[in-house]
Amino acid sequence: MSKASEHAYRTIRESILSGEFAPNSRLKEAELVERVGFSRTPVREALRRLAAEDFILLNRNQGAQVKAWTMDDIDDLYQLRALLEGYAAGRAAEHISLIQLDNMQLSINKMDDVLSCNATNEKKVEDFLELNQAVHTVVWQAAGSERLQSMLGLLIEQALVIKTARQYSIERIARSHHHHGELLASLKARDVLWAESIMRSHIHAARDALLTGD
Amino acid sequence: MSKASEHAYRTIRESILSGEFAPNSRLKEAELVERVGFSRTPVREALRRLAAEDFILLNRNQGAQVKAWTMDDIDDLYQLRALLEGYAAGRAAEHISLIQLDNMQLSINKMDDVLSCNATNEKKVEDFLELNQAVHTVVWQAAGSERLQSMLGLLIEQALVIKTARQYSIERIARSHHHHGELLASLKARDVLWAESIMRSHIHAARDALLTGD
DNA sequence: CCAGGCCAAATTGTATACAATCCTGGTTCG
DNA sequence: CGAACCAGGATTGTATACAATTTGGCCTGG
Repeated sequence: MSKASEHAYRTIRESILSGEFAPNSRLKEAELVERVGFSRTPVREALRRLAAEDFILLNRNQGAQVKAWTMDDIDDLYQLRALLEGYAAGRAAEHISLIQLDNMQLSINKMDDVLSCNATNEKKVEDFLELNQAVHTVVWQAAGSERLQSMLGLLIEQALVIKTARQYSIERIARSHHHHGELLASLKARDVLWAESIMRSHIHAARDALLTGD
Repeated sequence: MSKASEHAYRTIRESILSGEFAPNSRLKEAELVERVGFSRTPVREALRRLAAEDFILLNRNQGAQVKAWTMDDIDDLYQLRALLEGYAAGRAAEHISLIQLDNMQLSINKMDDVLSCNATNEKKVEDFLELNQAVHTVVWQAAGSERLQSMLGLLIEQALVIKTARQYSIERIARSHHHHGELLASLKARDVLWAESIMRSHIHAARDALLTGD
């Protein structure tokens, strides 16, 4: 995607994720043009992409509307994520390289550091989530399926909509952190079923955290 | 999607599916404009959508290129489809309505008719595939997940790329037809694991048919 | 007072003009 | 002779003008 379109996409997406554009609110092209600073063409392109990624709803001749998520949607999203990430972990157990295992070990070590350091909780959560994503990315790549990877990418992006609404507690994160060590162990052991199971547990735990309220 | 964009999308998509646009061939906007009869704007919109659906590859400032599929891609596609359709069938077993069960029964009966009638094999295959899609659609809807449904929709669309390259044998189709009856039985019995298993078998059989050559 | 229709303003869809980028072929310099 | 390089033509990216559609309110007739 080219400069203007990319910028428009990021800008609008951020505004949605930050909650600045409320769910169900209508997005008018003219307003967005003003906000992103480029003309309607790239703005429209960005809108089409956001619609394809399920951030907004497009009605013919009636513009765009920020998608509103229900609890059922979120539940659904996490169940699908559990299914796909579990599958990815299973495949990763078969294909993961030693280098990738090392990278994962590294990220997990850093997570330990983050949890035991004395930064603010907010900072800790932020750092942790980034490392968490790194671990998951390694699994996706090791699974060796472009298609699976892009599907998971979409699901994660959509999950971000919730992130801003709900703050994560560092305690809950620390509690689920042992999954990472076990995931690494299962992958090292090349144990497909173990890897699949632990990953599914990991996602279901995250889902529970969201739905029951940390 | 509006008139011009929709038409452009369909036209280009058909040209790709029919093989008229060969894999890896470059699509120039000027040519497409001539072919679809609208201006560049809707053509470009169609291209973006086709890229999102993985029919083409877009490189910044370098136009579009028809995606070339390898055997590995197809294998991958069917494995993901088996996973997701299996999951869908399991959920359908929990949620399917009596009306939906009736509809499925109806489609399956029609399939029996098609197989035992004396039309040309080509016509039979065509009719059968349509009914087959109807059965799967019922399952998707009964699964009750918009997201799952749209994901499966994308996978099926992508699988169509192969359909033109390979002709289906009516014998192979007839052989796998018993899956449908069993699927219906599992759904009537509300047996989640059974429904999931038979659906996965069904997809894996289709995959085998493609990969080993009818 | 309300239903329905109709006009005007707002908004989105499409066409086209212009700008930026990339590719190709020939040319020059080491 | 080969590699870097520099037009200029081709192609895509962006801006804007114009067309089609929708929206909302006003008016009219029942």
